[in-house]
Amino acid sequence: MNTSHLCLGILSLRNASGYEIKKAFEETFSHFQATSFGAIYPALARLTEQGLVSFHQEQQEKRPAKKVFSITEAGRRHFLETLMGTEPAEQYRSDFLFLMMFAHQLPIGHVAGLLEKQTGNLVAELEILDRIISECQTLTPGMRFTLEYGIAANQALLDLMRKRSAPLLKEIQKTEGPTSP
Amino acid sequence: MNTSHLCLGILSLRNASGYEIKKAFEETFSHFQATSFGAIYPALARLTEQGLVSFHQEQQEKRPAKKVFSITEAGRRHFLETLMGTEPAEQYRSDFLFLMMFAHQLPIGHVAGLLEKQTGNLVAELEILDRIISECQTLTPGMRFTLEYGIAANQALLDLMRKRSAPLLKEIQKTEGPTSP
DNA sequence: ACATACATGTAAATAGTTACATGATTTC
DNA sequence: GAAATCATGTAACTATTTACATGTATGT
Repeated sequence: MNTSHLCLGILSLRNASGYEIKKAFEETFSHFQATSFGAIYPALARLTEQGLVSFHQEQQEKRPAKKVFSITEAGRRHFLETLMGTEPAEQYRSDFLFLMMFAHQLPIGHVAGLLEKQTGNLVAELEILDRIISECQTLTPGMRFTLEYGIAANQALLDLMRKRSAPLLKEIQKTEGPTSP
Repeated sequence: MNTSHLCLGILSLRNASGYEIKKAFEETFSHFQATSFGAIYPALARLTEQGLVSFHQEQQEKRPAKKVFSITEAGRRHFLETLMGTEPAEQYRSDFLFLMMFAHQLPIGHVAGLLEKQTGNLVAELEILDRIISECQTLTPGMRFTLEYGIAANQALLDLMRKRSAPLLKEIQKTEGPTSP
């Protein structure tokens, strides 16, 4: 899945400008996909060249003109083929866990700070997901599922953080032994 | 966190060749970080230039010679500064959830297949993590924590998949309405 | 006065993946 | 006889991030 596919995905649901596509990824897609303006605008230009999307200019009062993109029939076919050929994979990269691997090399107070910050991040993420799922009535089944999925993971991790943070700090102190202050 | 930092991290724990660093990322680090030979070898060359690591050749019988790298004092200082300046962030990208967003555009049988495959992926990942945590007695507290973290997330997601897969398929069928076969 | 939202776009820099090249040894 | 493990490295390609450039309008 690259930025072109992400754009086609949004456009298969509704017409949108590049700016609105970016917003969609900050709002409803942010917990499992991300992209940036620097990737979206060139992608839309390429898709237009390839005839997979088209656009019309929309003048606005007191706002810059918009390019509103629509997916073409060819684009819809291409997107469906992409979906059919895509494996259900996931990738997870965590600087937090990398830091924890080296916790014994860090000042214990710093590790405590990291654990608190990570707990806060999980709380914040959960609040966002809970808000979306309760505020939006018109969610498609698929959309609701992605939110439940995010909530399940974040809730389990938050529970773990609350249960294991203090014991981890104690274990690290023991490992460091009597040389620690 | 880039490949150079990942290499320094391994070398802060023990001496290793490029090949052994790659293996470490396939084994104990695979659930939260990844990298490739094409990134590791150039990174080790740069780190050597910068004086953050050094190496000696080790001849082996019936095997190609190894370059065994060690972290220098400067490297250790640099790595500690990097750790201290790194925020506890996480990033998650999921093609699986992206596919679920468009489940209503796909044949229902295909969606069922995707749900099964994803469930299988979670089971496989859990088995790997369980095996490591039970087989290795000499785990550092930090390492054990990263494994518990991975297990917690994967177990929660597996539970959700088992509870919600069938209802999701039913909801999608309803959404598609009487036009579906 | 400053930040944020709206709106499009480019360019440089960074980084990483994938495939290739080479070659011995061991396992199936 | 094929595939996997050990072992290092390069090069082409792909992609993305970040910062910049430009400008209006609204909110604080």
